[in-house]
Amino acid sequence: MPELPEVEVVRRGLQRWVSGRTIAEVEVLHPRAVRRHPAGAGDFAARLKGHSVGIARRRGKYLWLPLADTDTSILGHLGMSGQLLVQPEDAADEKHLRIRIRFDDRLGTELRFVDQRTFGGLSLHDNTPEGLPDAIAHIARDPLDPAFDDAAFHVALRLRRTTVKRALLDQSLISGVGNIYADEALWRARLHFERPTATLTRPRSAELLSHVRDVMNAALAVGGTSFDSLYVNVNGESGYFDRSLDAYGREDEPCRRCGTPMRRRPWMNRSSYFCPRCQRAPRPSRTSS
DNA sequence: AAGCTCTCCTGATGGC
DNA sequence: TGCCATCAGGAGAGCT
Repeated sequence: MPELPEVEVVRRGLQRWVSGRTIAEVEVLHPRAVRRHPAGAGDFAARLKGHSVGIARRRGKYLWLPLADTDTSILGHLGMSGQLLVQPEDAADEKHLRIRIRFDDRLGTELRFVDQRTFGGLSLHDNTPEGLPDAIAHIARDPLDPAFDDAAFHVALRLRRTTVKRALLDQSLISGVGNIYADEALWRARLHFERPTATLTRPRSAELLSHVRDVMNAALAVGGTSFDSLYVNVNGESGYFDRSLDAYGREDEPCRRCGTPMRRRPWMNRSSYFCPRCQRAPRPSRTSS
């Protein structure tokens, strides 16, 4: 379940182990892993070959590698279970290996996209004038982006007719937040997930935003320590669940603030975890006259 | 037309 | 033991 901090760790690993290398060969082992590349696996492989990889970049949960001498980038999303691994060329294939990228150097390693559930994938896209793959032009800046506009975020929240957790997960409003960090930030902010965004005051939304940043930075501080090894990232096995979570997955366990048993509610085909005492449900809103 | 629901996928887990 | 249902959930298609 990679969210922004996990993807950032992967980005750093790609920058460390892949950027600057020239692609020699691409092997697509599962077509679904390149489904966002409309021209198909053959085209994807052919267009990568012979180009060197530029600076690894990220926005929210997306990351991309510009291809030198082109105005295109390899765009990646890890989905639910995706991993980008730098492995020795002679290492056995992973069970869910989907894409293999070999390089023309003698470093002896290759880049592998491994993904059990195939919600993630790689694709090649033209860059916008801003240097962003055009396929993610609709993705908002993330809260760790220095250019993220806090004031505009508050205004957007006030204009929306939705609830606060939906807004946090809306990647066109704020990117990089997934189900886990949404619950964590809401718990820290003492906000119920169904709180209407239009009722948030400016101080309240500023507080929420700072909790989102705090929880992401805390995760990054932990996850960021493992990138300086050969593998880029092993999500789920690199301490992801060792991270201390205050809300997510803690049903029936005592709230770390007040001791009240935490609750879980089915929500949008997933779950919301919250403290029924610290995070009071909003009053049912009257439908306006 | 903004907001919401559905769907894609595989493996672990639990009930009977 | 085996089989089926449930759950995990990011994001875009498609609906209202």
